[in-house]
Amino acid sequence: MSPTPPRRRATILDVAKEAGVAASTVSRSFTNPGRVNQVTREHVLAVAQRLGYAPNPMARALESGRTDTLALLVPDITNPYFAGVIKGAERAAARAGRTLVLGDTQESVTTEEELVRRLGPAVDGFVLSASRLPDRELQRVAELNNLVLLNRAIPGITGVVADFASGTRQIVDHLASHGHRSAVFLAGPPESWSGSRRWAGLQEAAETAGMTVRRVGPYSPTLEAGAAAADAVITSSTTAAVCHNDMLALGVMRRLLDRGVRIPDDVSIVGFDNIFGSDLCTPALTTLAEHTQDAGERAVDTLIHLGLQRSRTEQSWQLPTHLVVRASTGPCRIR
Amino acid sequence: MSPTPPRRRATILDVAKEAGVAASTVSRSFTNPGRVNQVTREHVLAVAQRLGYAPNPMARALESGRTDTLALLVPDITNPYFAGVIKGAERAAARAGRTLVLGDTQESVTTEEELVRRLGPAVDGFVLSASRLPDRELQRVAELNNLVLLNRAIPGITGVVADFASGTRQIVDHLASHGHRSAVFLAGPPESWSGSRRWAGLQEAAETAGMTVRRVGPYSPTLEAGAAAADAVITSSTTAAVCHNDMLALGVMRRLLDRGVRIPDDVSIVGFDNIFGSDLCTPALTTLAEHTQDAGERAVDTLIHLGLQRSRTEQSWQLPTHLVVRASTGPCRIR
DNA sequence: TTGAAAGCGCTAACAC
DNA sequence: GTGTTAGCGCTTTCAA
Repeated sequence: MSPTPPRRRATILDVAKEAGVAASTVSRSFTNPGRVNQVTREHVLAVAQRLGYAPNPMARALESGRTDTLALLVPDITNPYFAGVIKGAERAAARAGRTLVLGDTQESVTTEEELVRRLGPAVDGFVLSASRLPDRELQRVAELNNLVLLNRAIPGITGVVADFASGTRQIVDHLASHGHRSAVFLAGPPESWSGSRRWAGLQEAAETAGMTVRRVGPYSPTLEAGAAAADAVITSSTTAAVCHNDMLALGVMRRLLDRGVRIPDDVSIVGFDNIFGSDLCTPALTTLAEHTQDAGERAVDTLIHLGLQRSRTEQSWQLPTHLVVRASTGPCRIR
Repeated sequence: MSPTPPRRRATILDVAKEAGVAASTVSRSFTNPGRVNQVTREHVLAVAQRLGYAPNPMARALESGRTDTLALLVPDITNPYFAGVIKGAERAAARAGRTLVLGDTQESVTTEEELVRRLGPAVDGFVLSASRLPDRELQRVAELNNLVLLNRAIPGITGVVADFASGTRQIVDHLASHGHRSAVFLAGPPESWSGSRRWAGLQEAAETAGMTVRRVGPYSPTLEAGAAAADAVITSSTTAAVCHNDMLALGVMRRLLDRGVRIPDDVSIVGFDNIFGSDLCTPALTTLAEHTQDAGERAVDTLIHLGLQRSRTEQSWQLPTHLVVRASTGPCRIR
């Protein structure tokens, strides 16, 4: 058997001819039901149905400039952290009758630029989650597109961010309450806005609590990078490590365990993100949770709103965070 | 501050006027570098760059029918199983200079249909992974689009499937070697092609090995559904449970442990997919791994190939599977 | 209420 | 090597 290539799709003209009306009438039947005779409309729709006709979104967009499609770009779609963001964004998009396309920038600035450039004319706007693009570049993107940033704050650009100030305070309070006097921060990629907020918050909270924090790294936010980071923890002779994210934390824990370090007896571990798997591991990971679904929803809602109004006002949001305390943190026992 | 709405994008005419050439020359500079003077081309490209011009894919597609964009649809983008598929598909798409958009069908037939309908004219083809659509519907989709199926076999439609016959044999052999005489299969959604292949393979392999297998369910392929499934395992008084997928298996293990059942001492657990997290949990999960990255790559490569040839020949692929033996399976101790 | 015609941004003949 | 022209499928004035 040899399948044939896709056959030609029915166009508006096919329907018009078949229905014995003009193309514009077919068009109106779909987009402007009020402005066409009820009977005509039903006939047209029936013919369209029979011919399997659906308006070509590309052609429609060419004229109207609108595609009813939104793009959500994430640095690494395989990182479970983004699962919540995606789910939330999808829900909001569906509710508003928009199609959501997802793009994976693969932690690469060039891939992100490329995707924005290629998708730009084909979508009504972007949600850029944890964008790696420099501020300047984002400004340019915002000039050409509707744009909402997730966990990134740039003056003049709408954003939805997690409250890391409060979150890091929760972490520090938690550790301090267990008697820890110092901690290391295992840093992630330097371009990460979240990472810089986390480190800033940690420093400030630590000062308030009378704890000392030191930063090492940067490390890639992956399981694999955990080994190197874990070894740094061991040499640091600290009693607590706060990791850039859960992926790194999971990798750190595995390595520490392999090397005979007990968690949390010898060292407490904290992560960020509360990803799938963070409560599956042993010991279960203490981690700062964001409301990722809410964030995704809020971002898409805001984006749609942006597209609807002509003069845009910047309206940014901060979402709460909360510390999920599990078994990877405990009382300080000076080593 | 109030950001202005996106300003008008530069068109090919803007570039043409600014560069003092015709639109077609600009077009050729981008798509047909050989057929334009080197100097002219460089000048045009420079002007385009300065104006921030990029060809509008919608307009281009309207003419040529090609968008250089491919769509990959998965039932649940948050299921870590699909991470590998996505990565592989992305790699292949990038290599071929195509843009890949991802769609999440949310395990819903209507969402899947809707996405196919809306994205259809905007992409050069689809990879449908673990599609929930009935055969008939897929036939229709294949008439209108280039289409490659992942883990679904339909005569006349190109597909890439995992070798579940071999995989289930490996599972059964593994269990039998540990002295297990019977097992339950905790089934997933009835529409799941993979699920039906797994069950069929299990039955056949069990017969050969002289084991008995029983099927219970269906269960939703989620962590949450694990509780109900686990309880079924307990009443079944069997020594081994093979779960529809790892998500379900993880949920089952958690519940079993909660109820004081020891794994693998009292009951051995096997999953499918080898997802992220399956080696993080305690005990680590024995599971059948597919080569998901290869599958994603192969699917996209095949899809691109489909688009290039006029008369399509069906060329389907079967990819190997291998059992990853971890701590959740062990010797049978009759309860 | 409907039709005719222009045009969205681009590419592909076809000329020159 | 480069310009001119005619659409791709659709929406949207403008007339009728």
